[in-house]
Amino acid sequence: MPRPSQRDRIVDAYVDHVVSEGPETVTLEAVAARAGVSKGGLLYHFGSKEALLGGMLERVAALTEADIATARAAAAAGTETVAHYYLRTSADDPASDSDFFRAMVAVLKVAGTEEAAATTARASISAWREVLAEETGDELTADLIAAVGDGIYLRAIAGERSTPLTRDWETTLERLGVRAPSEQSP
Amino acid sequence: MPRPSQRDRIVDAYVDHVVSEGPETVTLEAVAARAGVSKGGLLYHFGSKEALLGGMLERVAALTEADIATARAAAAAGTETVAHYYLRTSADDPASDSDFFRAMVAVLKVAGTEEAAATTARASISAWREVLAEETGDELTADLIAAVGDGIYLRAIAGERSTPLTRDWETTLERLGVRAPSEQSP
DNA sequence: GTCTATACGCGGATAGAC
DNA sequence: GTCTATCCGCGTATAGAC
Repeated sequence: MPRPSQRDRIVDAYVDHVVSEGPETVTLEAVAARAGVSKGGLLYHFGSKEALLGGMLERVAALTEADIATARAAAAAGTETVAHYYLRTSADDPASDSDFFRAMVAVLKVAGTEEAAATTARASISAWREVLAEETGDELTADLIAAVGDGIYLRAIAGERSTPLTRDWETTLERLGVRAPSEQSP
Repeated sequence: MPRPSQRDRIVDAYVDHVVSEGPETVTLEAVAARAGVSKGGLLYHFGSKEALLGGMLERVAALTEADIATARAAAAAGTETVAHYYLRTSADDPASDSDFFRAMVAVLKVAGTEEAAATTARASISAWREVLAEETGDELTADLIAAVGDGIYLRAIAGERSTPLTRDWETTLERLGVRAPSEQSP
């Protein structure tokens, strides 16, 4: 995947619009304008609104996979646990630059309406829960960590900033019995 | 509040439609049909689509208040803690009959687009967190319990059934250090 | 209070020029 | 590959009959 193609920039604009304005106000015209092309230009790349949604879902699936791979690599290197990675990156502000977080919020906002988006969201959530369960070896702990992450996303949908719980995710993990790599025995 | 007025039945229909079909497909015609009236009939009661949304938000605010009062009463009577009440009722299936849960899911689905709905959602979330914090006396525990509830709502939006975490909410509460009233010292 | 009929604007999608 | 022009359907809202 080389640098941003026109398709990528259009998907970017779509995500941006959904996150900031909400899915109901998305029009091909608005997305096109944000991407700096005309409606016709957009429709050359994505033949329909549904195809545009598909482009975003593909991206989220890809970003999920990439993000999990990064977390696993960090865990293998002993830098930080998967749980730490998950909460740290989820704690990002919606207005920040975390591509994955933004795209995921957009997908969740659309998921209320589009079944395909709901499916992608479920897949991403499940994938993370699996990795967390694998690491902790304890289903309940994994579910709790996942729930904390879910809470962050829910608040993002509702337009709320991060809570004490997420600002202080390190304390949260301690409380749940998850230790940082440096505290673990060699 | 007497038995279902026409207004109430229209709001019911609106909530039903949003939960089952999603907010983007909501039309006055569809809601009217579901409520058993015509478009014109609906518009007599709610002068605009926005007014219809307002009706739903009022209901959620009222149900939140009532629900919290019920939980407080149960806690005062020693029947169950607020935390138990919160998780038990949140664990309900979206397809079930919990008015509050259904309405809240509808509001959250709309919250992606309508700022007013997002505000109502935040208010409801905050109110519960406050009550939980008041009971546990520990902000972190309250936040964790609230997060578990949030996770349930997020999954509801994504169309997923309840998780082990919510099926087994009693174990979850034990793990978080919240004991049932019967286990507490008199 | 509830209905039908209608005006009106907007958004998705196509055709075809450049 | 990207644009403009245009068609068409649908959804909101109003007017006014019953």
